[in-house]
Amino acid sequence: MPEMTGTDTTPERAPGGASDAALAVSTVIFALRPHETTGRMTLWIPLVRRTRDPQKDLWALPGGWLPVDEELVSAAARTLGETTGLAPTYLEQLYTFGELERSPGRRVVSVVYWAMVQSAEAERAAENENVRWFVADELPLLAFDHNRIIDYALWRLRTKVEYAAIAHAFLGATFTLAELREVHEAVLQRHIDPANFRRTVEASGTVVATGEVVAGTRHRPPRLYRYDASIDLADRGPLGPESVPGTAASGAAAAVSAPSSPPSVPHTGEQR
Amino acid sequence: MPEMTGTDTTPERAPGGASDAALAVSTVIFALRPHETTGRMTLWIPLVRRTRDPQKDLWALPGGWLPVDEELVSAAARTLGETTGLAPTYLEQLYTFGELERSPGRRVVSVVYWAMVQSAEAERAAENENVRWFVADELPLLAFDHNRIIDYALWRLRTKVEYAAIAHAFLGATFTLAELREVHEAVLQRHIDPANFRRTVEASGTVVATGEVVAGTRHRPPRLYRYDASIDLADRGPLGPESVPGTAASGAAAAVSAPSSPPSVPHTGEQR
DNA sequence: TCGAGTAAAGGTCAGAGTGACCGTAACTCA
DNA sequence: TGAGTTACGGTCACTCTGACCTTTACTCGA
Repeated sequence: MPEMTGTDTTPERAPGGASDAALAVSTVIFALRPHETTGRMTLWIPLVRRTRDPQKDLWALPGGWLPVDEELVSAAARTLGETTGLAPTYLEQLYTFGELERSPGRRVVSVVYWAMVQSAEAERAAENENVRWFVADELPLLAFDHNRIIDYALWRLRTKVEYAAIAHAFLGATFTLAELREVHEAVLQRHIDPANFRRTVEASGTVVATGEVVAGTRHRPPRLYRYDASIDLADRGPLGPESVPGTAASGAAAAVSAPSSPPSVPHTGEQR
Repeated sequence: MPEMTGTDTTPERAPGGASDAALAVSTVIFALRPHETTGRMTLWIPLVRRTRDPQKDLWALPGGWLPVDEELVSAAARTLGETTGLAPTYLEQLYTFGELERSPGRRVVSVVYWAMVQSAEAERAAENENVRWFVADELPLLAFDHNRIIDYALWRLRTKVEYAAIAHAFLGATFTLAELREVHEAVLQRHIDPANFRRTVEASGTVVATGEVVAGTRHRPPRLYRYDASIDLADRGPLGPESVPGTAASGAAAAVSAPSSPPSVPHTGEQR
């Protein structure tokens, strides 16, 4: 039997009994929608209702047990599709949670991913008895340690938006700088000066003008931009983004992340 | 049986058969030592020789199967101690690797940690038939996907050293700024201006002068500094560092990381 | 004993980057 | 046709950083 180490410090045989930890995959899915009361753009997260014990009836992250023959990232993307009916425009591993007491009863280790889906698509996202969207900053008490997991995912999204070009994952193929700025403002929850935003985005070279403009805006027509995939993207280091096998569903080309190889340059931006 | 999700998209019962993925924990351990030929300070990594198939006789990361009743971070720290005889001064989860084909035969999912041990201690680290230290940038072909894992760990160490105060983990409780700078230079593999380094480090407030100096240096005696744990450290976001249960072995207080809770502020430095 | 050598410690200066802010452009609507 | 609105382009002051210089405080050899 294969093991992942070499010395005698490892047990003679590989695990396989019912006494082993169970492996689950969950995903924190982000979308932008207007807040129900304030009307301002806000981060929303879809959660699923637990239909069985433990923690029955509590809301939880979409996910499931990892099938032996499925890639981790595929399991995350599949879950995402089953929950929202959407394909992710960004998908990245977040962290693996494995505390002994995080689930009553059996030991469960969860590999958690976080994802972004397009706002336009999220509008028509499925919502039913067992699936509901929540404002990310106004969550009820969730099952297991899922509140903490979402806190961490939120922190990661907010810090990453500041140094990596990922905000466009909430938008379509083309967008105005005002739309891109609105994404930043919604995620970071603060006002951003339009002129300064334009300057830094253009200097970063992560977007290119399409030459088209948006008409009928009751003010000067804004230019449309497109994300430049050739630049940037060198952000996760040696583990570069990769598409999810057999999971292309709805819109835009998914920039899903899974390990690849080239040892690349550290993040751009500021990587503090 | 407990599951980590809620809808009917999950299988009825939890996994437990021999057909499930096996869960392993491995650790990339870093220490600083002079390079064997150039004499310059370099990153070294201890590896263990595989004594069984598959990949028998290839060098691999220290690690082992995850015991059901052991925390992930504890398993990493234990492995580290068994391999080097040292206690880590820094330990953080790196990534979870779970590709279908990464290990011939059984499906193996590895939760990988990375660690730093003190250079002084690393000098007297155990080395025998089955444990050997290698220069991090001059590795042979390793077992499984361990070359790629180490590439990623190296990238993480190098980018993180630039924005987080972690370099001191290679040093003792007190150190001169020249020693701290030497760590940065060794990790980043480039010259750093002493005066500018002093300025930025002092401005960051992450170190405090002890008032003592080092005598007998054939030049102006350098001051000794101590790492200021109260400042900074707000770096992993809601998941803060935490000590490893039952693993305090040799020297300095381990700033080992494991999930905790307070949603804190993004990294300092530049978080690009 | 004293000058040479060395690295510590403290400073200056120029260029890059950024937030605050202003002015003009280009559209719609009343 | 003018008022309203946002797009777009630019300036200014402040901060940060790399390059570089000067002085300090020790050891060592002549």
